[in-house]
Amino acid sequence: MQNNKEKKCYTILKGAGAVFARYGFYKATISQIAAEAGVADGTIYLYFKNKEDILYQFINYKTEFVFERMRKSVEEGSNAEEKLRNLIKCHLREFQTDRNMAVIFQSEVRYRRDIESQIKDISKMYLDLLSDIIEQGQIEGEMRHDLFVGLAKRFILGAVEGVINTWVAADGKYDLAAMADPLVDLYLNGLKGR
Amino acid sequence: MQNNKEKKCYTILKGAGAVFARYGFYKATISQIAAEAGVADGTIYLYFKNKEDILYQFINYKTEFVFERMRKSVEEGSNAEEKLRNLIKCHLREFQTDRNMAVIFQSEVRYRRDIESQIKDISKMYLDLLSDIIEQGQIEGEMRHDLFVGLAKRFILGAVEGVINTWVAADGKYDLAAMADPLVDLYLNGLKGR
DNA sequence: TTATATAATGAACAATGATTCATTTAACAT
DNA sequence: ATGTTAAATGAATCATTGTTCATTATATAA
Repeated sequence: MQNNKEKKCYTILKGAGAVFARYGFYKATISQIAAEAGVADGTIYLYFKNKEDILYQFINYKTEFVFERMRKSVEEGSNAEEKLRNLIKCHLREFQTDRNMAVIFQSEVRYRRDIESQIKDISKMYLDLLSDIIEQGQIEGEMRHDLFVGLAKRFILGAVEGVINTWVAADGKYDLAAMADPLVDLYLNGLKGR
Repeated sequence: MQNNKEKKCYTILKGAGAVFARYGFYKATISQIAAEAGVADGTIYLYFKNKEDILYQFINYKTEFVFERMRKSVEEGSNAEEKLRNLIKCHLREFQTDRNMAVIFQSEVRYRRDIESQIKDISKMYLDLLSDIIEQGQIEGEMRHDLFVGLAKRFILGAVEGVINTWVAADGKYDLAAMADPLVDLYLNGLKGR
């Protein structure tokens, strides 16, 4: 029964993901989500408090799932550079695999400023991972000590997100994950190289 | 008369900017905008076709204004590195000066995928500037020749936007423009330095 | 001052879509 | 079979808001 309930929740979330990604949260209607999920409008309210709740649950579910993978991939690197590379690779791979999620994370999460308390903040978790990586890189002597770490973190995250946005805007036509290595190269060596 | 009409347009746009930035396009109401601008609800429709039109005009107006400044600041640099530095400085300065614009550009423009044909696309213009700068940098021998230019551009733009987002989220508490130099340093030399 | 044109008002209208709930259907135990 | 509980339905409700337009105010000209 519990299992059954979870299954239906998931079905609705999946439908909502498709509809939110296609139309955006505000233009998406409950009827569209219900149709996409193959249930009646009213059924949605047996599983979710309201429209916003659907979005929050979607975000929380995906955040938990994806962040766990990111965490693991970082863990598998043996030095800072490898950890950074693994993180970026994982990030791009996961977003490429689930384009609806990518669209929703890139637009809705940024858009809503009020929800900070209600959803798991993937950016914050991500930035914390980066802090550790940079710090380790400095200890290992592979990254500069004169870095403004707070800025360097945003710089890294901002750039990946920019790359993802472009991919999303291009309708996912090319291989996003293939951007990981050249991107990490830019992070490490910059435009000048060495 | 024409002048008068433009003035009122501007008043309304300014009010709309404040309201859109505070509540986001969808939650903002015409009544709020009218109140903020000090006019009646109906008056808005003497100057704008509809709610969306207000947003478009706002974006177009600001894009034109800000992009012209960016273009000029790039022009003033005598080599690629200086041009890049000027561009980033100008970008951060302008967005810091007009926080409502910053909020709207960072969230609304990203959010709406349908408007591409109706608004001037500042990202595209920006990326074109970057193309020229990088190309020049390569010719001058100051930037690597093995760059994937398409990626390098997104990388730069993504990172600035990430930095602006953080500043916006932090309620503009610190000096955004001061980030320009360390950011450009990261672009050029990366995390490893030289 | 009076007439005319222009601009502004804000209450009323209409459409939309989230949410509710009386009713129906399905599942299951006795 | 039959009664009981749980789940699902979707038409009706209700609140919200973008938009309109008959009316009022203001500016201008004669």
